[in-house]
Amino acid sequence: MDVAKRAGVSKGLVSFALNDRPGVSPESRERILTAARELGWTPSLRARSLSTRRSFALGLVVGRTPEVLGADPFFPSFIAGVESILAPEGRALVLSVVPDEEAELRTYRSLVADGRVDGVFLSDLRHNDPRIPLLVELGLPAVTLGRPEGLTPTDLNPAGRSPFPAVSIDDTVGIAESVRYLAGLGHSRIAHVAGSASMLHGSRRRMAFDDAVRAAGLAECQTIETDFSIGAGAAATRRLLDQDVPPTAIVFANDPMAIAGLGVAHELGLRIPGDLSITGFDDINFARYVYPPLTTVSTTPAQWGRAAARTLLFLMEHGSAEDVDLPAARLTVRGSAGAPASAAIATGT
Amino acid sequence: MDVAKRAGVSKGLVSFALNDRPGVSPESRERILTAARELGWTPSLRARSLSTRRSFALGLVVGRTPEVLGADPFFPSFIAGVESILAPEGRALVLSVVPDEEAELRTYRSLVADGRVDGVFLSDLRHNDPRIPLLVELGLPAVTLGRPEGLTPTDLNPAGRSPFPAVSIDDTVGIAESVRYLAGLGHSRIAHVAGSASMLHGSRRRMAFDDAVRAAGLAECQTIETDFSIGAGAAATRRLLDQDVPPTAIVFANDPMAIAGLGVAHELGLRIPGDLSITGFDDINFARYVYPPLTTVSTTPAQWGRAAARTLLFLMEHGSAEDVDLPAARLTVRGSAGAPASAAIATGT
DNA sequence: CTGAAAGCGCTTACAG
DNA sequence: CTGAAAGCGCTTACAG
Repeated sequence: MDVAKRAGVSKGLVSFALNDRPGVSPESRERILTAARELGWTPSLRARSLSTRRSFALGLVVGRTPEVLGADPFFPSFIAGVESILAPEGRALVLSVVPDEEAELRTYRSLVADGRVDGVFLSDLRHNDPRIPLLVELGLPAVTLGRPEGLTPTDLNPAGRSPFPAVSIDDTVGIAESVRYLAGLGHSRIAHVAGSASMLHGSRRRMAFDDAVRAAGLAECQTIETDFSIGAGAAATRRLLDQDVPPTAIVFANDPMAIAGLGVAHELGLRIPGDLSITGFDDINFARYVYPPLTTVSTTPAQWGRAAARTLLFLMEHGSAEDVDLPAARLTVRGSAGAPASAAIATGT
Repeated sequence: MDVAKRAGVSKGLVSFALNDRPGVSPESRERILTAARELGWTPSLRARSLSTRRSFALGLVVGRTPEVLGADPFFPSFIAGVESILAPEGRALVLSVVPDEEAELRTYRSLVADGRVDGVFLSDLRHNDPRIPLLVELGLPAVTLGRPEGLTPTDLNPAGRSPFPAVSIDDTVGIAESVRYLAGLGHSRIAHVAGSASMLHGSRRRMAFDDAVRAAGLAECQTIETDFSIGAGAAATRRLLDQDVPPTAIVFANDPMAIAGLGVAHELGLRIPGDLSITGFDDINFARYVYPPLTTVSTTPAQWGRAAARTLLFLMEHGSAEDVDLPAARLTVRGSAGAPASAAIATGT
């Protein structure tokens, strides 16, 4: 290590100086940093990794099929947000895409066995999510997107409390706003095309929908469960509209399904929003460019990514981190929802 | 290393056995592998990295803004394909998302300085792409998606030949088919909404369009250049349709822009395909669910990812690799293109 | 075919 | 506040 020689100190000192450890005189530190800069020297990440048992990288394991993944801009935006925080910190992101739960759990194990990452982001939380006990067992720090639910209580954790900090965006407000907005326009037969009930945000949005329907004083409204895929959204829309008394409005649990719903409605010759109102969730890029532009709930995945990255870095540095709650996702009104034609008649306009 | 003791050999022998190096008797090898399995021992990736100066990871640096990235399912699918090859090989994927070229080049440098990756995938090739000389300078193996063009010849490389293997999908065939198909339907005013001319696939698709127009014996056809974003696709469509003699068909250089074009056309009250035919490129998931379903060119990003990963692994193992040409992307006919209303009149039907 | 030893390039007690 | 040394856990010539 020429830096040590040039600065006239020992190797150990250089290491201390670079790691901001106490016990280095300001003058020495200055000399060392200058020498390093002049020599263009940067410590070997591999050697640091071996001696510190850290990888200086964070992991994201995405358990989705390529089809669902490709249709949903959540991850690209989320990742861009994560990167904007990690890059300046010299942390890398290790990404895995796995097709099923078995591969998913195997991936976490090998990521740890190989010391590839120092922590992970947990997205798409499920009920009684098996990843949580696994990560506890593996001793891998994590941050969850949203708060886990339904964890099986154990001896060590009798309350079934999440061992990890959560970074959350309340998505129930947006669903409630959607229903309230539609009810306010005069809709009484509002259906919900929900996401997978096994996923927390799927079932949570569904509950929010049911609550909002009750709060609006509407009769029971239909819900169809899907796997969040575009195709499932199209199929669900067809089923809903193919009834004797179809809904006049549909609240979709994500934008890709809502856009597919728009397509089905057009195909059936329905006018939007006159014959059918549609709302989505996420406000993906496409939302404002379809016709009519999609009324949807705007989420901020890049902001979520930034907050999650900050929280995970904080957790790893300090051993614990507070939950963070981002501003709730709110309804963005565009053209795909409006007063039902029947209401217009009823009010005599 | 208990494995050595258990197998009754030296540490070095264990290493030889695990790395398939000659000089280990079959019996010893067997004993060693058995001992390792029984002990659940797996070599430390960090230690291997330090001594072999390899990271056993591959990198992908995506130079796109979150907006463009989020609207384009190419990368998720491509990455899923890459992962399906890397995971079984014990290789990780390090992903970076950067907003501009400066950050992009900086990222490659730090990836190499930190020894994070052993090789990289080069996507979204540009004319005289600055990443190519940079990677040569850094000595980082790479595979390019498509063949680079316009490389500045240097003393070492007078022919301006790419130093890296290319994995390509011919996208000119699909554009040519689109034009031929539209011309065959009776269209004579076909416009092209092209991607960025600074990107190879942007300008290549445009040239293919021009060639096909000439081959069809059509008069000069309009082209508008965009940055591939949805918003730019919408704006270009508006400009095209807002002319005294608008085109009767538009060939879009990607699906997101085509879908935005569909939205604009609907908004203007045009019937698709009667008043306007539209074709896209990529066959993203949305394509078959919009209305009318999009006639587009089907590419196979996951397959591309698999081929690129295989080629890059081969390159790193053997020092060189052949270019690979995947089957050309072909036109998939759906409902968004048809005979122009004027042609129907002209032929008396 | 085998074993003892150096080396990868850091970090970190430990003694001074 | 400083310096010499061991250790992280592998790989790899090198001598036998």
